[in-house]
Amino acid sequence: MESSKKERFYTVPELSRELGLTERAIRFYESKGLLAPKRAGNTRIFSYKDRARLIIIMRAKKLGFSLNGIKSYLDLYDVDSNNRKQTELGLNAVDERINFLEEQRDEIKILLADLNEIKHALVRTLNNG
Amino acid sequence: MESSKKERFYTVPELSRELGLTERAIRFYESKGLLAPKRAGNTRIFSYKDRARLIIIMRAKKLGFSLNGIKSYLDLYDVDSNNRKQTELGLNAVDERINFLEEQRDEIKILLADLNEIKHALVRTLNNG
DNA sequence: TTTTTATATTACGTTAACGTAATATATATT
DNA sequence: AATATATATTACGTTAACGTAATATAAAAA
Repeated sequence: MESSKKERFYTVPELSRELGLTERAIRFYESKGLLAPKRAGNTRIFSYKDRARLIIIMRAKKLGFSLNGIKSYLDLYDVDSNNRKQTELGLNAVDERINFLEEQRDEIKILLADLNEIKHALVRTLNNG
Repeated sequence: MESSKKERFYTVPELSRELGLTERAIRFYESKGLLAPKRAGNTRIFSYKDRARLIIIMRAKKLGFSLNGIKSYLDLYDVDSNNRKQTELGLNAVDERINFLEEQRDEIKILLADLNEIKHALVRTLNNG
């Protein structure tokens, strides 16, 4: 069932420039099993889906996930072909991940509140100086 | 102007047990300049404020900040005695930090939306199996 | 065909954030 | 005084996530 939309392909240096990470990093992610691009001879060929995975990796990294954590997170995206048992496992993993993110969200709220207090204090200091 | 409220003090192993981090970690944070407890002979004596700093460290670590980042973040809390110039610098730092956290908050929203989609897909799969 | 240029493959180095003994020192207990 | 217990101080080890050459290989250009 090959989709009929024309697929674009990407090479390592291309993605490096476009997404702002080093070639080394991209190949490293592959070596850790987070990506599995096809090859044309030696050269790695990234599909649009591969590129999407890379972007997810970057986003998750920004949130402080480890590469191992991201790897299992990415596996949640490949559920189409899974059987029931794996589906149940995936559901648990998803719930855990959701809980973690919600906790983070709440922590951020607290820190932001702190910072806004500090900010107002500083502004008052400036106005009184 | 010593506050009249009775101050409690804490030792490294106490905080270790209470907060759930290792003694090594606490001493390590001190060695990196994130904490500066008093001493009674050799023994470190943590004030309530020191303890509060530790909690902030833990919270920020959970959000993926580096110890160096947390250090400068903690310095924002010690603004009372600063002069104007430092106040202005502090204000910039606070704003940067706020922006970063707001970005993170938005990324979390995206990931949470993703995950909820995945979750619903999984639930549907389970119901149809 | 020789030379570039692009991509890839070892492989050793680096930084952060501790872990893990092993050893020292000081206070408390017997 | 001798032993036990609590805290601290080196100091070497470890894992993650790449950085940084140095070298190889293949396709493209001269």
